Amino acid sequence: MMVTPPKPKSSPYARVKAYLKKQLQHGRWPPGARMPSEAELVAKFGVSRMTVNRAFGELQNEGLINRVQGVGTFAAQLHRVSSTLTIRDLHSEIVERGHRHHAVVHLARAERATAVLATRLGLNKGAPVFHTLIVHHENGVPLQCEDRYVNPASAPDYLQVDFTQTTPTHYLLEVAPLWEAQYSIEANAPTAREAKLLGIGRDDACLIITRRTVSHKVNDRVPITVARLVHPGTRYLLEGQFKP
Amino acid sequence: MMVTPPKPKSSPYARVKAYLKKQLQHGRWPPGARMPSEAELVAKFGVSRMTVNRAFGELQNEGLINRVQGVGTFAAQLHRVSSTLTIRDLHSEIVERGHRHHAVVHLARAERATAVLATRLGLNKGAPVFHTLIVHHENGVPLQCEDRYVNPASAPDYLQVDFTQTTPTHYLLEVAPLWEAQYSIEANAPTAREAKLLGIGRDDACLIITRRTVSHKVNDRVPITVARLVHPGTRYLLEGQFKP
DNA sequence: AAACTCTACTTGTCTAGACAAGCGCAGTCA
DNA sequence: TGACTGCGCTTGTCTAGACAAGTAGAGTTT
Repeated sequence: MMVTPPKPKSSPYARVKAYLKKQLQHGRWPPGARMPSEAELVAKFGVSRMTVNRAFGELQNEGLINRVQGVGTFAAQLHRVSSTLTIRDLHSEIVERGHRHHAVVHLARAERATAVLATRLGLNKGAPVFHTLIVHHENGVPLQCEDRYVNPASAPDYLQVDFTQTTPTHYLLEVAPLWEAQYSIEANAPTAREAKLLGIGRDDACLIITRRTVSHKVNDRVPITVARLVHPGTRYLLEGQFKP
Repeated sequence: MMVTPPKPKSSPYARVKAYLKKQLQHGRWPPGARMPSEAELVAKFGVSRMTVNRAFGELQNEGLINRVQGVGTFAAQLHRVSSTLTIRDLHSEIVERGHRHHAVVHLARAERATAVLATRLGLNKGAPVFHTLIVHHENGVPLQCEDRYVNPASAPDYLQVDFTQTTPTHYLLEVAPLWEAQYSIEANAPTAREAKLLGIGRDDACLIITRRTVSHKVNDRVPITVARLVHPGTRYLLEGQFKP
């Protein structure tokens, strides 16, 4: 009986792509240098042009090369360190670490929007907004203070939800299809209230993520929510990796 | 005389892709729902299957859909907020804001690697490493304290560089082709020395990025550098956006 | 010298057809 | 009942050829 070959015999376009990637890694074409044309690789690998084109296309998507119609293909500069930063639902993050998550709801009510908030949520000043203030714990230790305002138009039943069972992030993703998000990350001291809720000092550094998400309705963007997520600096870390 | 049409009459694959994206935005196929098969779209748009396949392929790359061979195409969940976080050369960042950048070199010498550092740089304990400590200013205000260790094998002439003229980031990208990077972002208090260099208090929150970059040589990965970048929390902000 | 044209080469895209691979289901057989 | 088989649908990939569009350079004309 035969053992199934470990390498599933990669497809031609994958072979061409792997070849190019390897040569790039080894510096055969330094940044800016001209790379072989599609025709040359067609001859070299004995495949059709479409196949080579696909390999090049994917490398371009990955930012490894630049292509100019009528001129040629060039090795990219790689002069940036970028990576996909994923902000996930805290509940699943904690559970995946094999830890216990529980949430304490300190506030859940309707309020009237201030001028600044109204702008951010696409509402008029004084319009009703939902406001929740929830502290999330990992194994009993406060990990995140979530101060959130929600556009009632996007989630009318928001205040009826039991947030000790479902996180706002999770609920909102269910009821309002997410289409766009902006965030900013900063380090700062917590407010007096946040310090108290998180059980830390007024001077302890916090990693603060401000996030705003937007949905799409028929011909318009509808802001869903604005959230301020405060994490004790000593208990939270954002990690990432960049690999071309 | 005719004005060139503002819309360059998008290509067929782009039209199919735009159609699918728009329908997804408007919630025609809620997350998890089955989308039309390639054959159906071929009939609907009167294009070849390769064309539809390309449109689907790009949408899959963008994470908007999931495809399963033998089964079909499904709208993705969009249950994550992710974005490309780009860490750039501080000098160009400041100059692009129209501001003045200058650097003060507080330290630039060879040292012997400690055990921890040696591991991170792929060296033996006690091997020589280059160490620089530079404070970057924007319009005269300290913005970043850059504490950096460099693998001499990757940049032998590192200590000869005039870092008041070139940033280490920029120089290293020139001499060592970057291939991979890891980073972590945290909020924390500065060390006593950092607080002094940045002109802030010992208790002021700082955004700290720890970065490690790796290059590729013939058949091996070669660590280039490990850097600790400390920013006063009140003067620095990481921003990003997610859009499918 | 400057402006123009022509040509060779490059990438961008599309087509029609083909085969492979994976899955679900209906039907069949033990 | 339970295991197997084959059919039909789906996506994954490749091919050979075609035309379009953009660029650089050589050669020509003014």
